[in-house]
Amino acid sequence: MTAVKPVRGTYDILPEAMRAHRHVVDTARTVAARYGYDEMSTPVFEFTEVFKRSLGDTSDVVTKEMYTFSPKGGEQITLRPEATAGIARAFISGGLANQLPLKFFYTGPMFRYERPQKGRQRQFHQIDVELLGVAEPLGDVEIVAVGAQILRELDVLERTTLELNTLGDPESRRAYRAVLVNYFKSYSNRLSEDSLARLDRNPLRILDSKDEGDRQLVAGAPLFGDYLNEYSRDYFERVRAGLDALGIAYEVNPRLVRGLDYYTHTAFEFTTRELGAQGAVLAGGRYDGLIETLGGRATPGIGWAAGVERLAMMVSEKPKAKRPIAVVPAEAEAELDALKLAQRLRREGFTVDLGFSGNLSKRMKRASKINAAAVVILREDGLARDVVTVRDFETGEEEVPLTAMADRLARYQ
RNA sequence: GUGGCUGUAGCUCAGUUGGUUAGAGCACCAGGUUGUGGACCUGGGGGUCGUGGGUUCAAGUCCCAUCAGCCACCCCA
Repeated sequence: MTAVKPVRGTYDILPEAMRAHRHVVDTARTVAARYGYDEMSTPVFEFTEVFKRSLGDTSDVVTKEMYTFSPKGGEQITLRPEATAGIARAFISGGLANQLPLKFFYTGPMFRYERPQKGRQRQFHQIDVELLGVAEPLGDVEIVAVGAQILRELDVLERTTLELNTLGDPESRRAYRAVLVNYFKSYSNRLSEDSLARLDRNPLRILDSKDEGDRQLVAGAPLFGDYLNEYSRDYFERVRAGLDALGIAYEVNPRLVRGLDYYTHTAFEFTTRELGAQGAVLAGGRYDGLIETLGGRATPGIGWAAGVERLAMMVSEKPKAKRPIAVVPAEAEAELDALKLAQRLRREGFTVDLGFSGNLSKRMKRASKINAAAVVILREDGLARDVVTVRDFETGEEEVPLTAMADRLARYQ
């Protein structure tokens, strides 16, 4: 029996869920296109090295969440845990550096070996937007604006909060990191076990700890703002000015940090309280060092990723399937004529349901059950007489000439 | 990976202090009546009670293990 169920953390997307899923992705793709972002795609797996180098050897994703394997005992391959690394790799291997700036929209499945929860699967789907080759704050502003607009059109924006922070440039970050590590080391006996581990890997994360003892220490910790150099400080101001100009509301959250190594300057996150602990719905930031880390020519970049499942859960208006027009032969002798009529309507662009069996009563029941907008009933002599009966389930029925049928049905399209 | 809660038909749930062939509603199928659907009537299929052990004369009901989901931590989309 164990073989006949999905692998832990995976699930089947049946038609109803798939409509919600597609609604999210289609909306995102459409909005992104209005900003000039074109869809692209990369393989679902890459050499493990691509993720190790871009995400960082010590990141949680790399150390414990990757699906890594060696097909036929050969090279090490990893199912992508996120999209940016692959896009950056494609940018380098495709020699795209002379086409900057580049704007990409992306969507597809991602894989992380985590303990499943609602809104957190081992195979899940993301939408991504990336802007490469722009080092100006206006790039950051546009990226955030695309995300906000997608959330707005999905009608979930007002149920999220945009949190914003700066991680500074590498120089500022190094300086702050050193000070921070020093500070926490002097209190290492009071630090929680989790944070003790973070001290080596990603000390900035301690700022976001939920442990009560940690929070007390964090309250007295040095502030990143005091260690930002002038360039970084000014950069952040200009990003904020751009968001203000667009009327995009945000809260500066000095404790907002990113788990992946490649981020610099702007970091942001649209969060919600509707999804429990999985509150991050759309998050990203600037990654100016990534391309270089992967072996390409230094190229600035910024982007975000959003969880399709999480967004789909937040969308309250579940998209409905299109109501078909049912074609029903009134008697067995009309079956082939019904077949031809259905074919004709489909060629004209109508969504048509044609049953495979049953008498008139049974077919009508079915038409009603599948929520048909109308039924076209065809008698044996219908085609010969050039008439069909169109029955609207709400208003009744009427007999119309064959030539007028399409016009009559147009209202249901 | 840690801690906790849960697990009975497709779905939502009942199942008394362990005791004869495990139930309901909805859904599904068939028939009837509407005689071209929706309502209604009748009947039917479907569960090795997550799985595997154990205790017992007897377990859905007790014990252990395991799997899965959910919640929190962790992490993140």
